[in-house]
Amino acid sequence: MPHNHPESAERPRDFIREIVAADVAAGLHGGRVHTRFPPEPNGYLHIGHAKSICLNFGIAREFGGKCNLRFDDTNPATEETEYVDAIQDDIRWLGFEWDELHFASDYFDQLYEWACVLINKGLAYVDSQTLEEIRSQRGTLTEPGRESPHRNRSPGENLDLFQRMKAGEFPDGAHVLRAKIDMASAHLIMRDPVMYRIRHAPHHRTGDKWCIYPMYDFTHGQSDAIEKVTHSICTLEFENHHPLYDWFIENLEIFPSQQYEFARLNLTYTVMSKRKLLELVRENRVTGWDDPRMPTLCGLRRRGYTPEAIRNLCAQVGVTKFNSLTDMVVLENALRNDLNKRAERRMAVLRPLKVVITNYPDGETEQLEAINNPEDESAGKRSVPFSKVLYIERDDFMEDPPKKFFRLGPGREVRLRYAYFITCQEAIKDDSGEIVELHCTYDPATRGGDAPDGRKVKGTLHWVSAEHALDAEVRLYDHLLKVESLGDVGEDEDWKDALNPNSLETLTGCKLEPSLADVQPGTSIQFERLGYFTPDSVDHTADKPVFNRSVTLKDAWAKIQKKQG
RNA sequence: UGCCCGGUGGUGUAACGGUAGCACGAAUGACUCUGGAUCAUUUAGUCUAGGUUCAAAUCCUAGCCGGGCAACCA
Repeated sequence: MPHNHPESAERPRDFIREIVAADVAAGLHGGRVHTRFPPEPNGYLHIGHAKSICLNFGIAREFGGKCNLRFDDTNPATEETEYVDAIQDDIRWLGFEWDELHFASDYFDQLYEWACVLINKGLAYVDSQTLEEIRSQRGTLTEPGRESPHRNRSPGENLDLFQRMKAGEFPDGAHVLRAKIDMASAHLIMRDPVMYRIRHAPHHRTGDKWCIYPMYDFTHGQSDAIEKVTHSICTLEFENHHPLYDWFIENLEIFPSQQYEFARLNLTYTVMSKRKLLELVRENRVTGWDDPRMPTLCGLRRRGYTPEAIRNLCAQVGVTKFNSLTDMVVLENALRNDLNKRAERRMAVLRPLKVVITNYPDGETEQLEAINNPEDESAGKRSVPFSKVLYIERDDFMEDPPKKFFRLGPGREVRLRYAYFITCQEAIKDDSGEIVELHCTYDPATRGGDAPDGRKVKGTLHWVSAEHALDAEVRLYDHLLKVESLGDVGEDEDWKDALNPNSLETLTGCKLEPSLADVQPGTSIQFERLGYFTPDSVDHTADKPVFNRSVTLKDAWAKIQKKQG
C-alpha cells in the first residue's frame, strides 16, 4: 500500500496526521480539514496544552484547513473572563491564530433544542432523584446499574419538566436531564449519563439567562458538529467518552465529527494538572500563574522560554497513544538549541570574588573588544571596560584545586576572556579564614587573550570590571518538584511535600558588564559560561535590574564533580 | 471481577509483512579565547508464550504489565 503524499514526506508524521491524510485522500467531507482547540477557561494554559495547540493548529496549517478556538465554558462555577483573555494571548504568543473564535455557551439555545429532540424521541428523561440516589443506582465496574423510577416518564411530561427546569422553577439539584441509553452497559459512561443540571449561577458570558447548564458530554460533540469540525482531537482520558460522543451525534443526526485521542504531555519534575497549579497559586507557593517555575506558557515566557523552543519540543515528543513521561532535559535542550543561535553573549558574575591586578596601573581603564555571538557574525562586536580591580566567579577559584579543575588557583595562570592572562599570586583571607580577595598579576603581552609566545592556558574565565559593573538581582530557578513524577508520591501523602524547597534562589549583588544596561524584557542573553538569562518582565527596571535564569549551559565540570562527589 | 486503550535501547519516537532507524541522555575522542557550541565514534531495544507466513515489532490467540472509566467537572 504505497503512500502518495510526497508533499508531506518531510513533515513529522504521526497516527493522527496519517488518518487525516487518508481522509483527505478519500475525499471525506470534500477533502476539507477542520480542527479545533477547546480549552475550558478555568485556568492558564500550560505546556501540555501547547502540544494540543501545535497538533490542532499544525494539522490545519499543513492540510490547508481551518482550526477554531472554542472555549468549553459549560460550568459557570469555575470559569472566568480573565482566563479567556490569557488563553488567547498565550496561543498567539506560541505562534498560532485561529480561524473562528467560538464559545460553547453560544450554543446553549441550540443545545436546549437538541435536548428536546431527544426527549421527543424517547431518548432522554428528567430524573428527579437526588445526586446520591442516582449515584447509588449506577452499579459498579462488574454489576449493572438499576433503572431510575422516572426513566419511563412520557415525552410530554419530560418536556414540561425540562421547560420548567429552564424557567427556574426548581432549586439546584432538584432535577437532572438524562440520556436514556442502557443502565446495564459495560461502558459506565453509557449508563444514562446526565445531560443537564440545574445551576442557579451567573455565567461569564450568558449572565443570568440560564439556570440549567449542559454537561461536557452533551456539549462537546455537538459543538464540533455545529462548527463542522472534521477531526476532533482530544486527550486519552476522553477515550471512554467516545461511544457517547458518537451516540449523541447519531441520534441527533447532525454533522458526523470524528473524535481521535492522543496521549497528553507529561514532563519530569513538574506538575501538569490545572487543579494542582491552581492550588500552588492560591496557596502562594508560587508568585502567580506566571511564576517562572510554573509549566504554564506565561510562566515559561517570563522564565525566558521562546515559542520556537516549545514548538520544537512538541515536534520532538511526537503524538502517540502511549502514556509517556518526557524528560525535562528535552525541553531545556530545545531552549538551548534555539538560544545558542540567537542570544547575544555578555559577561556577568553571579557570586563575585574581588581580584586585584597588582601590576596594572592605578586608575587606568581600557576598552577591549568582545564578540557578541560566535554563532552569528552579524551580531557584531562590543567593547568591555577593563581595569585594575575586577570580579570573577567565586567558583572559578580553588585554593587547593584537584587535577581536573582548569580554573584559577594559587600560582596558576588563566585567561580572562577577551582580556589578559593572569596569574594568581595570593589569596587574601579575612579573620574567619574566608577568601575575600585575590591578588594576581597580568601579562601585558597577552592583551586580547592570546599569548604571542604561543603559551596556552587551560581555563578561560568571565569577569567584570568592578568600577564599571552594574549591580543586579539574579533569580536562579530549579525544578518545581524534587521527584520525577507525582506518580512516585503515595496516595496517603500530600503531593505538595514533593515540592522542591530550593526551586528559587535569589542572588543579590551580582555584577554585570555595563552593556547589559540596555537589555529590554523579552530579550534573551547568554551570560558566558553560566546560562541564558532574561530581564524579569515584572520586576526588572533600569535602576534595579532583575534577571531570570532561563536555563543553564551544559556544564562539563559540574558533571565531573557529580561523578566524583 | 467488567469495559476501553496501550506496551520498541535509560527517555521520547520511526519502521504500515521484507536490513530495527532517529533524537535526547550516557561514554570516548577531536577541536575550541565559553569545561558552551561543533565534529567523530561507541553504547543499548521489539513485554512473554504460542500460531499464520518463505519472512512478524507489524497479522491472530492467550497471558503478563501499565493507563483510563462508577462528578449533577472538563
